[in-house]
Amino acid sequence: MKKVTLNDVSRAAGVSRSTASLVLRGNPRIPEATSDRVRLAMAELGYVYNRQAANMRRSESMTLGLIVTDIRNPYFAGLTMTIEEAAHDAGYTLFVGYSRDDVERQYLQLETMVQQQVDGIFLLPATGSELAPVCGIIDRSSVPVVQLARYFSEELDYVGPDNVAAGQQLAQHVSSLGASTAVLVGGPEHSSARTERIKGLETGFTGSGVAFDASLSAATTNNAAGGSEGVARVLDQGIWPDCIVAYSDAVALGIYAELRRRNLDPGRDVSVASFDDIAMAELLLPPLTSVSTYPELIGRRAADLLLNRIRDPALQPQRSLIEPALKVRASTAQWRPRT
Amino acid sequence: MKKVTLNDVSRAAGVSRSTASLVLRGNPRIPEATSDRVRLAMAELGYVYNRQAANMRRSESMTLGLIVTDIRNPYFAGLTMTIEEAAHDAGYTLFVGYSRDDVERQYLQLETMVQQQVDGIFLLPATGSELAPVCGIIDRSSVPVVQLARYFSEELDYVGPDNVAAGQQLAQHVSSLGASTAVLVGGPEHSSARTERIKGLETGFTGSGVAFDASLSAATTNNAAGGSEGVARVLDQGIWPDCIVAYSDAVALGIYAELRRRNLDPGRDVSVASFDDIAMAELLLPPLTSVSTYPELIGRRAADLLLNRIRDPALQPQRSLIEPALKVRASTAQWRPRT
DNA sequence: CGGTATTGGTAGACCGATCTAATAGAAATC
DNA sequence: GATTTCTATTAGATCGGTCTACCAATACCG
Repeated sequence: MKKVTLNDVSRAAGVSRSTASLVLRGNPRIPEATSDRVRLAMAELGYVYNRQAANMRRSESMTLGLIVTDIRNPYFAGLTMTIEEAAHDAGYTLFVGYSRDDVERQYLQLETMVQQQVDGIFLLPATGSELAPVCGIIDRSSVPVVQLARYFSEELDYVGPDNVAAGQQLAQHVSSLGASTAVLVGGPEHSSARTERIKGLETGFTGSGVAFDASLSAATTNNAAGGSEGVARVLDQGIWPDCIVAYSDAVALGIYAELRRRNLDPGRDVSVASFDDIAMAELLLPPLTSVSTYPELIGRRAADLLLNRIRDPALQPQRSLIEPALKVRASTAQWRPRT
Repeated sequence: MKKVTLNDVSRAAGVSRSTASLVLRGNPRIPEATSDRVRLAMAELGYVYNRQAANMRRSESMTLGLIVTDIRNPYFAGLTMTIEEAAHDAGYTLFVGYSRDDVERQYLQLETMVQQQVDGIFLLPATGSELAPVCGIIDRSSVPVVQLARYFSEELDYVGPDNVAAGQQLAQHVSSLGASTAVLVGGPEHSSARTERIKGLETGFTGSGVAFDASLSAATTNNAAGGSEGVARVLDQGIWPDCIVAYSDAVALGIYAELRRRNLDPGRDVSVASFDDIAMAELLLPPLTSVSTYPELIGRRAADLLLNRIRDPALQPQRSLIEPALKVRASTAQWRPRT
């Protein structure tokens, strides 16, 4: 039951290991008669190619790493699947780690991936990454890294939605409803994505007649529990906005639930709008107005970027922003100002 | 900018490579004075451990593989995260592949993982795996495999929900509502999970007064689109059941949407019940009755099983079933027989 | 004081591929 | 017939660790 190696194959086929290796890689210098004999021996012995051994000599491992916070958020699930597909299509196998938005975990995952000699890493940084010794391990190994959806370093590539534009689009739509107050609920406090979305909302609301005060917004974890908690915190302060802007659709789900617990009807008593536009948004009741940030495009673009950088590590760090698109649905359409 | 190796470290510390290697692994035979010197050299040179190289001699790679169909289904997302956590906690790094329920893709992913020398594989088999040459690659490399949630081979470990019991629980609940007809919608036609759930429903409905005909059920992909399509197919045949049993919560989402498109009110005009009990089920309107199949338990159990088998490959193949639990919610509670 | 244990360390084979440089023999050229 | 070119193949070094076997020096023992 021992492992079959190239040596065993070559011996069985009556050639040298070098020749067997050449056959393996389809070298045209080997005539068919010989390569057929080798391939037959492989099949008969049940040979399995050992990539790790090959990697020792070649300088690439044909593996990539992906670290995201939590795929129970469908937005990150979609992003993850796109990246896996791109990696697979390019012949890479993908290591995946879920940081759960914990920098300590993220650090350990980065480190083991680097030790496994990955050729590149997709990183959706945990909040607080800028403070942690994340960079240390990255530039000690000089592995190419592309930041996804959030960023903490200007020296690394970044691909994400144009959050500022997304915020502006949402603000414009909300003000066109005739709302007079809006508040942001949810999202990790110090992430670049949240800061940018706030900035977009602020510029979008400026001069629109809608009162929007970012300091009233409630930062939370990026999931339904966060949404419930965040909206509770806002309402319990006695703030009753015309429109609640959720940090993400995952958060909006929790907002819907908490509003209902308080006998408020989202879309009638208060508008709700959000970011991401996951598939679920359309299926909710009422369907949720959301700015699509196209995780498939982000993933695809990130993969292109990383593969390019692997080919040419000297490339300048790039920032690539994906244009968002507002999807208006009933969660804002049905709402009418209270009289 | 060349890579720093143990050789470089040992030279800088004035010891042999063997000694440096012993320090790396915390061998107690090396006195502190020496190991401190070595560790200092590592830090100064920016040494990064190369696991691939180490794996060549040791017989384990400290990597595991996970192949699932699609994590946009929150049930699989939860399962995936649990397994990643277990792998991480045990010191393993995880390769992940999404088969998209395509045996061809699944086969390629299995093969590259095996070539990467994974120590074990978690496999949520794509439908049709029994027909494909999946086993070939698995037993050629004799890598331990645990099947998740579905199975196609009796010779491999399996961990999943007790689908028969789940079906029975659901059937009993539905018949207690006073419904007189029920139909199953969705799910991949030939998967073991679907067959078992049908079996559970059939035995549960037997003698209960509820007419349930498995041959009327509509098999579809396991997602919202499948649910919409499946329920449309059923209703368009002129079948109007009192209760629709969805293959999974993901499917139920599409069923809700399609019913509404037809001006039917789920939970009033027709009961809906389902399997899985994802977090979303509770947040829907109406909240969805569902049988919880505890992905966290399945993942944890599967991880224990795989790690045990890696330690002792001679173990008999195991089947481990997780006890389900019915969560009754408004999607069945409000329903009253039409008069 | 001779002999045995113990401590601290090392040389060199080894894992399974790739890759360079070389070689034997056949074919082509002069 | 001698030289060159080409084709098919191979020996052996190499990647970066681990592991076995062994050695030298000191400590311990009766």
